[in-house]
Amino acid sequence: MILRIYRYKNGLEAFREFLIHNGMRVTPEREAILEEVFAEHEHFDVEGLIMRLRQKGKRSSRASVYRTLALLVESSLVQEVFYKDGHMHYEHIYGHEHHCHLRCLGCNKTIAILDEALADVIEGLGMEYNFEVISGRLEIFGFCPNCRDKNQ
Amino acid sequence: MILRIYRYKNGLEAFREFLIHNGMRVTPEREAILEEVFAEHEHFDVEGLIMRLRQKGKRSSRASVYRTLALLVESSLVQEVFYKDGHMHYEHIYGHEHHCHLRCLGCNKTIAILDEALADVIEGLGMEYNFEVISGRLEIFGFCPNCRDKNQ
DNA sequence: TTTGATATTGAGACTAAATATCATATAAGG
DNA sequence: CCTTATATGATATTTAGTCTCAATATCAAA
Ligand SMILES: [Mn+2]
Ligand SMILES: [Mn+2]
Ligand SMILES: [Zn+2]
Ligand SMILES: [Zn+2]
Repeated sequence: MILRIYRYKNGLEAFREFLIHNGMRVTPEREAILEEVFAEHEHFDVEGLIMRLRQKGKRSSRASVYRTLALLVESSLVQEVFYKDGHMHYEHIYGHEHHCHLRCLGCNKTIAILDEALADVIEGLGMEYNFEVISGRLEIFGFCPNCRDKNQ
Repeated sequence: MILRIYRYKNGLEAFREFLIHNGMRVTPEREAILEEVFAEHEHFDVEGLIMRLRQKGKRSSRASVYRTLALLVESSLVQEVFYKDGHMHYEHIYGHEHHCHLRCLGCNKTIAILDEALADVIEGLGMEYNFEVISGRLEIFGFCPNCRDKNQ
């Protein structure tokens, strides 16, 4: 079962509601992980998340990080962004606009872009197919100005 | 190094050019894998690809399938679509329009959609950021009409 | 506040996707 | 043809992610 998130003011409240609504318990481990996930505003992976939790002395085992991250994805507070270097990368999305990633196939640089037109397309497709849209992600692959020149 | 694919008539020719241009060899294994990848017009994963190659008596080891698939992704004939059930899923994209996937968070059903407006957004962002666009993918997550009703 | 049913945690075992290794085979240019 | 650098395939290895289960903590109901 999944929470409609747009009623809540912040991620912690939304997550609490999601847990309770689904008969799960609010634990310090889950709250610590959530907090750390929302403290990081860039893409992150599980190893990095675990490191940051350790550094800050927050408790939670590797297993709990994986388990909680799955809940955060299920509740649409977090989304998988891309799979790279043998593991998944994530970002928190609660309260953020749909946005787009431009990735260079040459140098692997990634730019995040907010685009009005993209939001419209997503909304339009949601309407057309009668979907209740929770999140969307667009990835564009190509060559950045630099790599484009090198490649002549 | 990456090939500009739009000059070529078909995937096989484009792949040959990519290989030769990068000092690699055209082998029956690589051609068999390419052929099978382009014979499948739905999303596929590595296990399925290996099975279909075996069934058709085409040679190529598991290792070669992984290695060749990496080359096909590098040459932008194929793209990673999503990571699910513990492994990556792919689709061939050479000669196809940019398209969109609508995925239901309730029942996991995925619909592929061609959308004019999406192509425009991708092209527009390419122009704006001076990117040479090779491919793009949009994934929209939400609830399909069915699951939307069930969720009240 | 205490209790008890039940969900959660954590350490480590386990699984399987993906990669690395390396001896053998083969493409392709001379 | 040869030659040689590249590719293949069998299999060992790595490691992201999951599973297990005893110990612990939550939380609702006494
Ligand atoms: Mn943020
Ligand atoms: Mn096709
Ligand atoms: Zn670049
Ligand atoms: Zn559905």
